[in-house]
Amino acid sequence: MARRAGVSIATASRALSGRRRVTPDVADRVQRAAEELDYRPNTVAQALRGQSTRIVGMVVPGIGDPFFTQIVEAVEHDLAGSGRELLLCDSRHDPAIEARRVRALLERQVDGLVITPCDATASVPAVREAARSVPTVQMDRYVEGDVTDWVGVDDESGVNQAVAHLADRGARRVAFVGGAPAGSTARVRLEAFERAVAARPGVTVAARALGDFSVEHGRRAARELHASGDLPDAILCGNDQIAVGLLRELRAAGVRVPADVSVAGFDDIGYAALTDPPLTTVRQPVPQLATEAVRLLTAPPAPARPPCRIAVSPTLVIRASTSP
Amino acid sequence: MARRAGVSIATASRALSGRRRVTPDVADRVQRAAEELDYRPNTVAQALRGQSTRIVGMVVPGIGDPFFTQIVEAVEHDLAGSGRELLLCDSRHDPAIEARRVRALLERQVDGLVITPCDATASVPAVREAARSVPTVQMDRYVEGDVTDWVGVDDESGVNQAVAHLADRGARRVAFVGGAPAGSTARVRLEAFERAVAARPGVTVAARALGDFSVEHGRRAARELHASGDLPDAILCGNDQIAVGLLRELRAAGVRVPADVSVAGFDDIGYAALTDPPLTTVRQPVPQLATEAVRLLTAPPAPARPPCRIAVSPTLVIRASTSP
DNA sequence: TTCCGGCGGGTAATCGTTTTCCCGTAAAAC
DNA sequence: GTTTTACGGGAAAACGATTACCCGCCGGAA
Repeated sequence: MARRAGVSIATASRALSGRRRVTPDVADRVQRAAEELDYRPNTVAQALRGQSTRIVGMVVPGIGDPFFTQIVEAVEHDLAGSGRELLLCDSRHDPAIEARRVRALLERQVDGLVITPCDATASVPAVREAARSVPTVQMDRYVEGDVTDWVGVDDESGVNQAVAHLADRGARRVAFVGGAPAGSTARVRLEAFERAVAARPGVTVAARALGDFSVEHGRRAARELHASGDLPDAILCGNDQIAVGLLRELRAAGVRVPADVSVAGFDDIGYAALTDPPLTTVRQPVPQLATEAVRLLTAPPAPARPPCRIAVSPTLVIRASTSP
Repeated sequence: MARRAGVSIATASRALSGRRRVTPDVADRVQRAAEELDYRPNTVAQALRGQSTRIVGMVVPGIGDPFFTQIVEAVEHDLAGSGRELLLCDSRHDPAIEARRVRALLERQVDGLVITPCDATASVPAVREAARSVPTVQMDRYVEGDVTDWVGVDDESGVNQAVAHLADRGARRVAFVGGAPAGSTARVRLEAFERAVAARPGVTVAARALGDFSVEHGRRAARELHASGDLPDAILCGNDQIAVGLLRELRAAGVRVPADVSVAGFDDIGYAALTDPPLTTVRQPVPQLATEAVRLLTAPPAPARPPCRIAVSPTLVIRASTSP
């Protein structure tokens, strides 16, 4: 290509990148030659030379989970705006797989890593290793210790809003159906729930059912709750997947929502508005979370800056699954 | 690292890769040195030298669509099994964005490309360009002309099964709510619907509502159908998203499913089993599709082999949204 | 006329691997 | 005892870009 333009390789590079002035004549010739030959710079070579791949790695516990899907979508979109691409990995809720995927991404020299660690303790080594070599931000969940920046939602606030709402609507006995506290969000939401209930005289914890953040867990919990013959006034779910499964099974059992029991979820996945009745839930501002994460990835000027935690406030979306 | 092991760089490389024999002694020393220094081969350099990045690009119209999510998940999983990673892009249903993303992936020297082209005609240039430089397979949708391999479901068969089922259950007047025929699946499913109905004496097309593959389109169609005051016996939807929206709106309008009208979908996204009533739908064998796609990506031995089309058969999953 | 500065262009080093080619040695063949 | 053969190891070229460094030319100033 440079030869075709009749200049040296160096000059061609400069003409295209514009990182040094060239005569208009040369610029023109190079431009034309590039177009004629349909020249495309080899980004691999650029990466090797420039020590920057413009690729960001991302590891989530499950691509299939609608909440993570939303996050992936938002991050991908923000990244595309700055000419970067997303290398996506699924850890399948397994810290061992997660560690392998992180390692693979690091070997690929990603410029940054966004990770939702599946386990608050077992994921520590992987996250730490990542943080040692590239800008890393944890999203949604985080591991123990101040290892990296984190961006997520203020779970305490979200759960509080939900519990307050349920109590306002007259609920006295409230159950919690959430995730097993291996992941940080599961634990934090459970603790926030306990505190929120304890802070309200007259409100008590009717039951706790801890499993994974899945539809299936919601269904199981609903069956158990129903079988116990002693339904609570309201049920707060650890996320919407659980709530969706729970609603489904309650309806199948003939339980009326919200007349017999109110149900609230967490996340506000797209489907929450489509359940029957539509689900009251705590909405995570996903686009904002993604934007913050991408910003943190790009902007760590002070290398030894202490890790920061950005907790944006969620908002309660009141629909028909909680009694008026 | 080689110096630490007391051998040349070449020997170290050979010892680690095992692509040529080395003495056990040397192998040992290199191994140890690598571990002590925590050596990680730089995959960028490997890619530059070996002309293979072990990265596969993927472009889908919308990451958020549950069906594409399933596909992405399955492809990612299959890829991970062979040490490759997935560079994921969202074209946002826009051929212009799609073209840019494809170009970006090609510049990154991806080893292969999986694409669900958003438009059967407008996406042609992008797909063709991709096919010129890397193994490319179209998934689900395809563009006009025999440009690349394709793997997807046998839409004709799926629609036929659905129509046959509806007719068997007594439906005479059947409506179709699908996607606008810019994408190939939308068109093919519509045509298959027309043929299937025409092939059955006594069965007629009650209405056609074409829009996009979204929940919102389903809702709109339901409102229109209901407003017309003349509901068909059954409604076949172009995909499950549409069906989900439609079901929701029908219920809101007090229409009973399947007593007043039967509804069937296409894809069998996870949520189809959770609607009320659970949705009868045509199931796409997503894992199988993904596996085929990855196989095609890897195994094109004859370079000038004519493009192949792999249409796997879907199966009808009968749930409660169609009358018994 | 001479010197100097600036500017535009070229040469070559560099990024970190893999692989080709060559060389020396030791074992095998005669 | 000599010649081949095989094999393990090293030097260096390549992959395709960016960039540090150098050099020649031209204009202006002394």
